Amino acid sequence: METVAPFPYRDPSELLRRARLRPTRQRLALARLLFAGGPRHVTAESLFAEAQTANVRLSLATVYNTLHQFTEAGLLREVVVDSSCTYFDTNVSEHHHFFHEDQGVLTDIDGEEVNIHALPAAPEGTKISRVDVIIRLSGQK
Amino acid sequence: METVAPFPYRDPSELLRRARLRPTRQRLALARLLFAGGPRHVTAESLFAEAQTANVRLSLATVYNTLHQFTEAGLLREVVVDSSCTYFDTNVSEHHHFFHEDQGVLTDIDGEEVNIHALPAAPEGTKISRVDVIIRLSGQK
DNA sequence: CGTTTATTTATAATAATTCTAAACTATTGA
DNA sequence: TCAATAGTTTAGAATTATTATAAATAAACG
Repeated sequence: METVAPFPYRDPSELLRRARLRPTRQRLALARLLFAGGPRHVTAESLFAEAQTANVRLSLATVYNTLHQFTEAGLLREVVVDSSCTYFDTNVSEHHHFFHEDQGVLTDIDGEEVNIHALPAAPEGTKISRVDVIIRLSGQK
Repeated sequence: METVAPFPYRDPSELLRRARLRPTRQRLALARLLFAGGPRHVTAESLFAEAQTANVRLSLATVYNTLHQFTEAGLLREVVVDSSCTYFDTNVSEHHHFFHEDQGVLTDIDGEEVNIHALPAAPEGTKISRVDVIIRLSGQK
């Protein structure tokens, strides 16, 4: 599968073509919502609500399907911070996160701002697929 | 609430007394399973299964209640690595984790083995409640 | 003891997510 | 251009981890 980066912003149909996904009305609309502004974080529910507000008619199941397909295509990345729901990040470049626990909101930390100095070797027979750093915050944003 | 550290191993009833939790049969049995050996990681389901094997009669709801009470008392810490289920770690001292994605297994990384060199300041009005580093691994353990 | 208060439990409820299978739509190539 | 094919969407049911409820039980305390 060809690598596709969602930023800088490209035409949604070009994005979908590169990801080998048919440019359906629903996927085009979601790609626009996700990638037209700056990088952002969504949950299935938040994106679904946003689509409804924007008068995009689609089902919640399609939002789930699309988020997963986009993730597989490298357009999104999943961020695990909270066992009660799944977050997706449109910023797929290497970086880490602040998680505002009181609000359930994620924000990006610049790649250079976290510097892991010493990293242990992966155990025999395994390889590192990713390193996630989550800085959990309490208090107002 | 008095701070209670589960290691080195203490008598379960002492642990519970310090945590201001009544020493019921169920809590004593779970404390024994959790803290009698070395540090470990469990899920509610895994601990429930283990209790059944050990012929401890209790309900799954009690396992959930107890895990949360122990976490509040500082005997356990929750580790968020997988949106499909919640892990609890009996090691409450500062350290980070390997997550073996293929097996769904957590292992500890020694505190000194990860060195975060530069940490960004907490945004205005917030404070850092915790920094989690998860090294995700693929392949056999 | 007996009373109060905390705990346990079976069961129902919840909530996020996935599944199913029928209806629909984009693609392909004659 | 159009029919056939293959991929997509969807409503609704199913699943799964977890939490809530409220009645029964057990610990604490005088």
